[in-house]
Amino acid sequence: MANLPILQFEEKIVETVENNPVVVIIGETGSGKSTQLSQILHRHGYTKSGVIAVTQPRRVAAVSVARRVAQELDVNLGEDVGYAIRFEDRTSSKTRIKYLTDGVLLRESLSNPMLDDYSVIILDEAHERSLNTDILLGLMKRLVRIRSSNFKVLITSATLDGDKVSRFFSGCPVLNVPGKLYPVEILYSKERPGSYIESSLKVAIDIHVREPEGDILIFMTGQDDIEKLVSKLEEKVRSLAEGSCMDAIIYPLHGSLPPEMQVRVFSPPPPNCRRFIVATNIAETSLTVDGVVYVIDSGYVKQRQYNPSSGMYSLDVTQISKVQANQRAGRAGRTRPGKCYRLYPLAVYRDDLLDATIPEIQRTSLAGSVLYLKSLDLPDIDILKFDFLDAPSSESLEDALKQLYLIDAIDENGAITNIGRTMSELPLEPSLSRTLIEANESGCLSQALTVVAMLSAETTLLPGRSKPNEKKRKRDEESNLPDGSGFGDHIQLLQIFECWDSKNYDIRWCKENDLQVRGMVFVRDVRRQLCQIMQKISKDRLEVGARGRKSSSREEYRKLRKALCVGNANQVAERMLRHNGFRTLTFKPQLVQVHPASVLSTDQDGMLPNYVVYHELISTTRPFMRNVCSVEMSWVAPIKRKIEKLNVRKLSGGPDNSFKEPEEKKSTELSTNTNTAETPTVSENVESRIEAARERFLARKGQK
DNA sequence: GAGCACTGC
Repeated sequence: MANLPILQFEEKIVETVENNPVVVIIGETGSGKSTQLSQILHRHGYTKSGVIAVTQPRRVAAVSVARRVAQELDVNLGEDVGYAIRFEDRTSSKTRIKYLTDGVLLRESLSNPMLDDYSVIILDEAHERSLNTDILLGLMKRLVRIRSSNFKVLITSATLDGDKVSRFFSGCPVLNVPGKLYPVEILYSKERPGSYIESSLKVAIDIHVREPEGDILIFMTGQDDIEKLVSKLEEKVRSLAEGSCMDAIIYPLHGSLPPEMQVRVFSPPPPNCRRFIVATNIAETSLTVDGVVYVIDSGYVKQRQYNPSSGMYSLDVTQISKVQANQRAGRAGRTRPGKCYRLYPLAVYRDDLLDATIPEIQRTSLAGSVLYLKSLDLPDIDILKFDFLDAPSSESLEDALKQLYLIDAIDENGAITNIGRTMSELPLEPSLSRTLIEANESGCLSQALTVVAMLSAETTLLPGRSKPNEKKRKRDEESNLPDGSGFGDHIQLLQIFECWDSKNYDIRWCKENDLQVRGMVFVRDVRRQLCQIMQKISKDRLEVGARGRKSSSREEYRKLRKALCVGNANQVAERMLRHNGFRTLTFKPQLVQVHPASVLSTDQDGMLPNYVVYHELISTTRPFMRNVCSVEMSWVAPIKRKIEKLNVRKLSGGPDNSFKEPEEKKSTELSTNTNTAETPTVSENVESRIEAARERFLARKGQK
């Protein structure tokens, strides 16, 4: 600890913080910023007037850093130093330094918008630009303006982005704190490989044969490529003459791997053995593997992207940014000098890669965030002109308003409704919180709580993809799991949880049925949390227990499906005449299909129901609706009427300050804020940047 | 007949 680079800057940091409300700290890996900044300010009296909060984008980081700081200060965790993450608050009235996820701080800010318990707020890892961090950045900008001058904000950022953050905070100072990384030699390919699997294979084997000991970390885009490369590596390593080089052991590493497989990379390798770790992005920030000396960087990443005009997500392989490339390279220099092999030329790095990754706020549906901001009731802030470091497109904001209107969270003028206020209390996507409120009214809250909790954990429930034939066998014959009684996936999720409940939450039952234990336990935790919040919101005592009940009846399924229809009024589709394709009703009508993994069944004529609601639209090989529930025409009719009436301009605050028609705005110049004119331009720039990068990528793909 | 990168309240 004593030789952490940041400590040499202690005086400088304190002096700068003393004289400025906001300071940007550029701290490279190993600088000790996460553990030391809070302690430095603590030593200089900043905890006398309040608590120092340090936000982290990830739960594990919040916990482990807090634990470390408690150790260094020799105090009990949860007393002077504590942490708060979802489901777990380890702080007390004694706590002076508090680590928390950015999501938790946003929740706190709902009940205490001034955040006046805190004398200092440190947004750590802000360069990762998580959705929550971006919203916090905007809120902080406002807070430093309206809170007294002894409130301090520190933001840690990456080298390439520091000036931008500083400009955002009216030119606040930027401090550079060097890291403690060893030098990493960067080696570029002469050209882009035709296949980066083959190219990675060749480079990895070359390293293994020629270079001194040290583990190799290879960045790939997804599970498929990882599995292919792992088996090729195994084959190649076996074929090397025995004794010609050291032993090798090869690990895949990605998110859908069960936890016990993930932690294998943390146990030390056998002696005289080189490890190959073939990983997704998970090894870029979330997991740090010790012993890595060589990094192979394909230059690509798989990214989820939202299209606000179609309401559809897609998962695309895209080029990484310079920040990401540098982060990947840094993974080679943690224990001693290393090497990073970039499978692309220097010119590509220099000219093609964006400086920073497109922030999440420009890649995701904003319904939840817009509702959150509306519920804060900031008197001085118009949501559509909210000051973001990178503004989302006006199209994306309009999409959010449209969705919120259809589920009654805002009225036709864009003002938040009582329903919307209640919704914002719930830590859920808007369509799910709307479903809960409706279910509470119609007497199926217990069932809705279960479905909503299952949906929030859905991706972690099923284990990694099994072999195709094995899967088929399981699905068709062997699976003892309920089938949704024909109504679709939501009902199936309900039935699965009710089954587990009737087995007294026996973990063996999960294993027998191929359900991830961790996922199911998470569902239980979410459900419990949601119950508590609903109890608090509702004046009456609620019937919410899942235990000790018989499984739900058909009448209850019907009530639940109706509640789901109200909650998913922004996600309804109508079946086409004479075939089983559907047309979406909320967005530009598009032809979509029920995802093949759905359990929704057809009638005796082989036809699917006329109307469905879906949880998500995802475009893979084709556009699909994932998690589908059959609904009735009479429930959809009022939604259709509402869609027809919809006036987006009115939703965005009336024609006077609509950003869609700048001419109209000029005539009402008093209400025109300089921001309005700029916002669409800024986002268009970003969009055209994405578009250009995409075209370049596609062109290259076509070439090979 | 398809497949899911990674987080978080």
